[in-house]
Amino acid sequence: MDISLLITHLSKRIILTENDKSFIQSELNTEFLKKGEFLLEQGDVCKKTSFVIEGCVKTYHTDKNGSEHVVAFAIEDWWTGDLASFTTNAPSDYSVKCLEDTTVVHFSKKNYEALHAQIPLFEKFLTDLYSSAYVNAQKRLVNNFSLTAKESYIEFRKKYPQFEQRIPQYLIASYLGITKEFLSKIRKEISLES
Amino acid sequence: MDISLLITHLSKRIILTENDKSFIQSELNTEFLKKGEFLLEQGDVCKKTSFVIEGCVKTYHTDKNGSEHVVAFAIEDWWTGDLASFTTNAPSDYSVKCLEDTTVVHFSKKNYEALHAQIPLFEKFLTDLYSSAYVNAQKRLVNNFSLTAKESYIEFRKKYPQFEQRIPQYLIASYLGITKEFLSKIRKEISLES
DNA sequence: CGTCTATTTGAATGTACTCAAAAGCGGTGG
DNA sequence: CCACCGCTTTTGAGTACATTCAAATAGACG
Repeated sequence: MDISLLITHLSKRIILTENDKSFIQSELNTEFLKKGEFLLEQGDVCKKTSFVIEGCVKTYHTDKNGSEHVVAFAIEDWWTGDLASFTTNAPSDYSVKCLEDTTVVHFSKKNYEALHAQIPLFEKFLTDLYSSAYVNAQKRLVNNFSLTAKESYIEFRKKYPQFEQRIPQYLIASYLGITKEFLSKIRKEISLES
Repeated sequence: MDISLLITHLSKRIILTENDKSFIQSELNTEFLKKGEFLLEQGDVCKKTSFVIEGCVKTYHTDKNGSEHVVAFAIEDWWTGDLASFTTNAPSDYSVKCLEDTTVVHFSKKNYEALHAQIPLFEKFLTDLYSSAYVNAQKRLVNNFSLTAKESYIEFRKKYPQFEQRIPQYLIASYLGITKEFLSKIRKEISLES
């Protein structure tokens, strides 16, 4: 399997020697999943974080009323999995499901240790992953408080134009925290304006 | 200044020798701030994270309409500051202001390096800080989507009973993402029930 | 073409907000 | 000791944003 996308991704963040690169290639495993399959199911411990080589997944929480709330999408060149569960070994509050046929590279704890032993800077890479995940979550929180649904949607489109085409509307609505019906009305309103 | 609260806090998370403890004592500085003073102002780079020994602070974001949105409180035995800005050196999206006279212990980048050199496990401590900050932010996000204002308030009271007494209601409302008037109505409703 | 899923539409409703005003409350100074 | 001030909380009326439910329409796929 071609993991050059991953190598490129890592190279942008930490310095890798040729030796490092072939080590990574030999150490990591890829997996192919069909649309609808799960990378993680709510209640299970997240045993690995995954880098998406191709395809698209959603991370979502099912609440006590049975409603699903999408908290993240991931496409090519993105990470997925539940970092919280992965590091603490606590059961995950989220499921990760493929929206398309998807190929990922897995990073188990063992992989991380091996990579860390070979490439000391790898620790910093992980810290940065957390850091940006945290920043993102907090920004979404504040946005949620200060923006109307329409504004949130416009921001979302600006920030993630790639998602618009390949992710069904009702899932975008869920990600934004609004109903699919209301998103439909917002879209109509926007289309009438321009 | 007595930083035993900090030592206890750290000891619960990583193993410290007596030597480590006195190193920490000598390395770190405490600061006393009056009610109303700032630990950080939005737009500035966060140069240090701070551990609260005594007192109470709020972290908040001022949006483009000039409205304030509280994202966190911190009292004794809690951390404060903007981790994102601290690690990336980007201007902070948040201000941190004292709600009471407050004493903190500062951790500058230099302090972290020194502590890391003396106590290798310290790196893990920092990663854990991020991790829990991230987990918290994500949980709040999901709660926001699935709970009504009343439910959010009840959860808040259960989770942070200490805050109820010392933090003004209108700030709790801001933290929950609702107006002070509406929180007042919710409280009335709850008091009528029981 | 029929079926299944996704999107749109409309009416009725609910949750939370805005604005304005009143009431409560702690401190300070006369 | 009371009057006044500033700040916080409460109350009420009117409104806006978003939801629910039900039904119609549109798209995708075999």
